[in-house]
Amino acid sequence: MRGHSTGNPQERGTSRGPRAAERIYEATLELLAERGYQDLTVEAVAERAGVNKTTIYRWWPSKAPLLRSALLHSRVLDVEIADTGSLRGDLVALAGQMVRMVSDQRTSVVARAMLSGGGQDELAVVARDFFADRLERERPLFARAVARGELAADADPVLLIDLIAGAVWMRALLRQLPLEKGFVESVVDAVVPPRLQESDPSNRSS
Amino acid sequence: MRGHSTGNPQERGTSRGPRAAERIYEATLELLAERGYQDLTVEAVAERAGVNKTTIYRWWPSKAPLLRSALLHSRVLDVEIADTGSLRGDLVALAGQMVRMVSDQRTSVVARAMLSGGGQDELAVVARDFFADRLERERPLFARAVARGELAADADPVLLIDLIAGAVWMRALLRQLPLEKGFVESVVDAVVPPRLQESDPSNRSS
Amino acid sequence: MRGHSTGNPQERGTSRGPRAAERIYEATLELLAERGYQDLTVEAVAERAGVNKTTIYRWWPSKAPLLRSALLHSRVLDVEIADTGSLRGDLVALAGQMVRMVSDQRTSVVARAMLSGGGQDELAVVARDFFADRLERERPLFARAVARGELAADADPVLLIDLIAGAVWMRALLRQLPLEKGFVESVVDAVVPPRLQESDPSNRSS
Amino acid sequence: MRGHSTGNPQERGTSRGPRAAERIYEATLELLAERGYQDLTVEAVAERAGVNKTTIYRWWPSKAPLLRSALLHSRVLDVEIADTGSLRGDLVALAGQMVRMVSDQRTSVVARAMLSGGGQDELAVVARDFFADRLERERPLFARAVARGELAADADPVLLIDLIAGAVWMRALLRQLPLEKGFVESVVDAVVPPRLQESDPSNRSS
DNA sequence: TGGTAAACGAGACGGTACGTCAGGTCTTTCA
DNA sequence: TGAAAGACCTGACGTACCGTCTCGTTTACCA
Repeated sequence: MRGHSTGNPQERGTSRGPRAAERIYEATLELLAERGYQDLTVEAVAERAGVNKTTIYRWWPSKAPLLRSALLHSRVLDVEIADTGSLRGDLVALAGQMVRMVSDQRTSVVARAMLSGGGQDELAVVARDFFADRLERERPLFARAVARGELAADADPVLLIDLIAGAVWMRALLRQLPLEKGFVESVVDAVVPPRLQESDPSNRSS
Repeated sequence: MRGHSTGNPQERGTSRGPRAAERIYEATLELLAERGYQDLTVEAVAERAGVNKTTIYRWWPSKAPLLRSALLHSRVLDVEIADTGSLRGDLVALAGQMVRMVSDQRTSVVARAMLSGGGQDELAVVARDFFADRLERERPLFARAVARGELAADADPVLLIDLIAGAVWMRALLRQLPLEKGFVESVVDAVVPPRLQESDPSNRSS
Repeated sequence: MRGHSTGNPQERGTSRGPRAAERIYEATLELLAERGYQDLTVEAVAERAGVNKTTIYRWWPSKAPLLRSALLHSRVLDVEIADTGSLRGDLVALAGQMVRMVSDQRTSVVARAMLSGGGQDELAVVARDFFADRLERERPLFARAVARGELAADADPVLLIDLIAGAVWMRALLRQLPLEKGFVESVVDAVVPPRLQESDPSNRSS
Repeated sequence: MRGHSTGNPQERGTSRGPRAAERIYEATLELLAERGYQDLTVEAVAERAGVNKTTIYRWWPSKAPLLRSALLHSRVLDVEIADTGSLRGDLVALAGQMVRMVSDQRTSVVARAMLSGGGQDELAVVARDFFADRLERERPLFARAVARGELAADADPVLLIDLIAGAVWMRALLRQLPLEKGFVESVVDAVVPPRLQESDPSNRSS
């Protein structure tokens, strides 16, 4: 009766990481926040986690995968898609979340980190997966909008998302301008013109 | 007096750079193209330029300013704004240029480099200045559009640019997706809806 | 047969070593031959023997005792003392054996290994025991010589052995010179001058 | 008139070693004495010398050459050949020196070190050179003995030295026996029989 | 024949040192 | 005398073995 256990795959010796994984993840994210990705070193993570350097190298080949694991494990990148009842409302909520991501100290560091290497090194995988995952969670939003008649059935959700997200990232991280109040609404309105939203109010009840 | 000669501001005996500046710039850009920004090292630049490391450090405090100089000196980032006679045409041309920048081997490396550090380190200055400079060159485009009545006088050009550029960068560098044919037009049409452009020609005269 | 007596001590159920002892010894000696003592690692021995590292550490505290066991188990260091009928002949045979030991690939590595640490570390025990054991086997040779009148009764056999062996080791391992033909005879003649051997044949019968 | 200097080749920027060479040599020999060759680490040398590890690696590829330099620079291995007026006296003095070398704490460590690796690794060069150099310094001793008629002109000095030195090293380092009083004389007498020394006293005056 | 104790395999771990690379600084040389 | 060269310190890299430990799994004796 040893091995049947409860069914939780994590439970037995799945050995999916070092024993001190938790502490290592914490240390990684702390140091990322303190120093940025470039100055994040495996050595420092090991020391802060109270773990030997070799232990980290045993499980992750370099700092990018390590950070990737830490990010996946923590939930800082988790996305929540609100359902406000209207396309505009959903998009404003979405854009607001993006703004928060590039503004909040804890997540902006991660966002900047994902830019590091510009999609070239291993961290790029994190970025790509993150955006892909996000996209999947966002699709229902558009499906709802189509169902409500707020959006043409052949509209390209990815394009809309990229326009919105791109504008946010562009301004905050590349132009390095503050994101003023009203910015979110401007962006959404530019992409989904208000007149389209209002043209058929009856759709909302359907 | 070494530089003798004409009126090129670089050439004056103002000691604005090391004697081997040219070779250093070349080496810098070559290595950037070969290795990317992260793996661009002052050490390697010095060696390829046939110059001692200290010579570089005397003139530039770190690799970011060095790259900045190299980029300014070369003309890879120069922008040309076309005048096609219509807002849509101008924007398509503009977006096409952006696509080329993130696609072409020589410039995409630079684009990725500008993302490095996510606007945190010294290279951010390059990015910020680049986008600011670009913006100034692009403003006349919008002025013309306003004059032609294709755009409301209070429209925000920065927003339009950010939407377009953001979408391009987003897709190419963060999502790491290929930019298909027609993408440029889709982007522009999403931001400046065709129906607005065509639906009411009389607007132009107003 | 060295161990005289009946039951091979190894064979009793006294659990004097791991089950895979044989393979471990082989691996040890192979690796010693390939890499020398310094670069002989427990890790490599374990791998080649197809045994877990801990199995080795369970039985031997470190690599020196391991090597010691391996050497004792193999017979590479076994000595055979010839009886040629004359002191000179016996010594020449003896010296020849020493020369072979420091020359032959398989044993010279062992000889070098015994020098490692210069009598300081645990391997020194091997060396000391080896030479002590050798000496005991050599003593009869001198007893015979004394009986034959070739050697004064109070002559010091250890000194003679050390002179001969020392010269061989000195030249081969420290001076790193080749041992030419005739070297053995020169050494023996220097220690047991021929004139003493031949000048008074009547001594033999006395 | 800066550079012409006195003619000492060491004096100018011959750059034959790091600036802190002196301290590095000291640290090396100290640590050798404290820990033995095996446990001598470049890391520790660097730390004790107050020098960075890389500085050492810049000048010496590994610890063996480093130790070699340190030994050459210090004079611990210097040999002095006495002239006592007789072959026996000279050899006794010589053997005494050897005994001192393998006995004295400061030099015995070096002697043991030279055995390390058994003439296989780079330290072997130290040993070989040391013995070769010694030999050259010892040759006059034999020349004098030949001139005095104490030694046949065709006698092999190397053999005599190897017999004496070998016996000393053998007993002290391999057999690990104490060198009792009288040992030196026994060794010399065994190699250069007293009767030969005394047979023709008149030679001495010639 | 079935229980049990020794031996074993698997593999993670903290640790020391390795030898290397690059970042910057400081000192010396030289034109 | 100021630019260049070169030596230097610092910090981190990623790797190899070390010797230890825990935890299940054989193996083999023997009861």
